[in-house]
Formats: sequence, structure tokens, C-alpha cells
Amino acid sequence: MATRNLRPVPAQAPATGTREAILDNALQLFEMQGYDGTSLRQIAEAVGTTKAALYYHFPAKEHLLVELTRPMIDELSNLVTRLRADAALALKPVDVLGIYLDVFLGHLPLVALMARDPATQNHPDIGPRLRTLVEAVQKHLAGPDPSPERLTRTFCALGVIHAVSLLPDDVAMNQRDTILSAAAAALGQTSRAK
Amino acid sequence: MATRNLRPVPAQAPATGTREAILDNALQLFEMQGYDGTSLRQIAEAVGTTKAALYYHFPAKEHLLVELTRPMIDELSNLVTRLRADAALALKPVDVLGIYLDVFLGHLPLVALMARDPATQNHPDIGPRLRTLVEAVQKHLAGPDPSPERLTRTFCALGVIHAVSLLPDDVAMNQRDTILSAAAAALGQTSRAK
DNA sequence: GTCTATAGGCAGATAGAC
DNA sequence: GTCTATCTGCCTATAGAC
Repeated sequence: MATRNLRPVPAQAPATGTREAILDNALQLFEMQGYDGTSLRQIAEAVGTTKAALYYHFPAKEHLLVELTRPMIDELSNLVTRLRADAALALKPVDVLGIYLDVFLGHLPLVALMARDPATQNHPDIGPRLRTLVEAVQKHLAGPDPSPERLTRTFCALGVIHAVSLLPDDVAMNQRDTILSAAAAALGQTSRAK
Repeated sequence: MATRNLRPVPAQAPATGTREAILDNALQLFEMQGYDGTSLRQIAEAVGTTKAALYYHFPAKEHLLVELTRPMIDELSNLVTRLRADAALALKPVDVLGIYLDVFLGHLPLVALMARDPATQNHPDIGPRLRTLVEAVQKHLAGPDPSPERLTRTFCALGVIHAVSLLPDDVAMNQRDTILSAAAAALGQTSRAK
């Protein structure tokens, strides 16, 4: 019941069909109340339909979570694939942070859910997958045989990016370069915010 | 089920009485499964007692949350009081970040719960209070009439500290100065890790 | 594709014996 | 201070009409 003030955020479709309306409302409610704190009755009411209609579109409540998180998981997966292919090479740490940040900025409403909801983190198809992907990015940033300090700093740099979910929406979208610069600084690299 | 490696953390009692055992087990379960995902039956089983016994010690489930979070909320409150008294003065941004970080490190098991659980953030006696306190620290760090960049960087610096809940426990405890250094760097200040 | 009605289970919470 | 037994209500999910 907020976050739709200025221009439309590209990552969120305008909810044409019923199925999209369900996902849209479910995401908003999950974000506010958490997955376990949100009942199918609430979602159905928000959409303007009934619980039974929900079960026509989704076989179980947890499938809402899986469908909602899939796009962002897939993008992270692509990033990690790219990192693996690129193993020896051209991507500098700042570049990796930038791509990682852009994935997060492209899915802001989702980030809050994935970063904060225990039900999401504990779902067998989501939590382990997400942790593996983040760990892969972190290991890449740390480089081979990292010192404890370097390791800690990679966690800190990712922490900056994960914190975008706490930013006011307009700040997050307009300050991309500042955030990247802060993350790079936390990592111990300097980057000119253009 | 961890976090007890080196010197004892003063904030976590060893659970002597039943009441403490209940709080102890509740915290662990809330951390793993979330507040809404944890039933009183589970807590009672973990403690080795019954649901009814829980109700002798606590009038309702939500009081577990309030009791668990109070110590850390109080410490944050003290920090903010200190900042207000100190308004004109001696505490540099890096000092503030250091104190803030130490509060978090002193309550690591709690941080995960307060940072990530929607039920905690939505509880009327916890969420609003916590947000007010963090906002006060953030405003103090930003200084008077901050630029958008400065504002973003304060969020980033706090994001580094909030990320301690994601660190492996041993890293968090042993790398205090590195974390502080990264947070200061994100803010745009340099700090020598001593 | 959406509805009404309902099954079946487990949640939080209470009563009252010991 | 802790127990057994139970109440009430909401939850996820299903059956079957339209």
C-alpha cells in the first residue's frame, strides 16, 4: 500500500491477468507481514477473489514464494555463471559489485522479502540456492586464498548492497553510483562515482 | 548453538532458571524459523516442558519477543540519549559507528532476529521504537542539512554494521576493527584499523 | 475460471487438579 | 510451578456446483 508514487518501476508488471494480480498482492503482503504472517484469505481479499480461486492458479501457498523469487534467483545465477566463465579475467571487483548491485536495484520489492523473511530463507528451493549464489559472488570478490581481513571486507561490501532494501525507494534508484562507491570503499577499493 | 568460542559474551546468560531456559530456546527457534514460524509447542518441547508452563512465565507469546529484544533496544536507546546530549561536540562519526557496532556485536543472536523477522519489525512495542533509534543515529551521522550523497552514504555505513548478522560468528567477533574500518570507508571517512 | 461449503489440523490461550 | 484436558478460532487445502 505504498511505493507507487512516481514513475512506474520497470521490474513490477502492472498486474493485468488474475494470476499476476495474485502475485502482485502476495508480494506486497509478504513484504509487510512476512510469509508466515500472511494468510491466503488476506491475499484473496486484497485481490478481490476467494481462496479457492488462488488454488486454481497455484497448487499451494509456497508456490507463490517460488514464483515470486524465481526471476531474481535466475539473474543472480546468470551473474555467477558469468563469473565462473570469466575466471581468469577481465571483471574487476568494482565491476562485479556494480552488476550485483544492479540485480538488486532491478528487484527492490523482492530484495526485502528474500533478505528478511525466514520462511523464504528456509524454503528448500530458495534459501540454499540463494546462499550458494551469494557465497559464490563473495568468494570471487575475496580472490584466491584471502586474508581474514579481506574476507571480512567482502562481507561488508555485500552488506552495503544488501542494505538497499532498507533505503527509501527514491534514494535507492537515484543514488546508484554513490551506493556502488560506498560498497567499493568498504571492500577497500576506490571507485570514482562518475 | 554457537557464538561461545572465545571470551564469554556478557549479554547472554547461561540459562539457569526455567524462565531463562524458555527465553534461550525461544531465541534460537525464532532465529531459525522466525517468530510466526515457531509454535509454543515447539518451544515447550525444546525446553522440556509444556505449553501451559510457558503461560505461567509469560502472559502471551508476544511477550517472549518483547523480553528478548529489550536489552538491545535499551542499549541503543542509551546510545541515542548520549548522541543528543553530545549534540555539539566531541564524538566523531567514526566513534559513533564504533559504539553502534559494539552494541550489535554484544547482541549478535538478537541482531538476526531484529533485522530479519517481520513479526519483530511489526510489533508495536519493538518495530517503531527500533526504527526511531536507528533513524536518530543515521541523522546524527549525516550531520545538519546533508546532501543526497551524504545521506545515502550514512545508510551504506549502517548497512555494513547491520550485515554483521550474516557473518560467520567467529569472523564477527575477531574482525571488529576491520568491520569498523569498512563502515567508515563506506561513510567516506578513513579510519586506521589499529 | 471462479464460486460455496467444508474437511481436518494445529495454533494460541485457559481451567483447574496436583 | 507444572501438569492434563480442553476451548475457540483460523489456517491450508479440497470437493463439487456453476
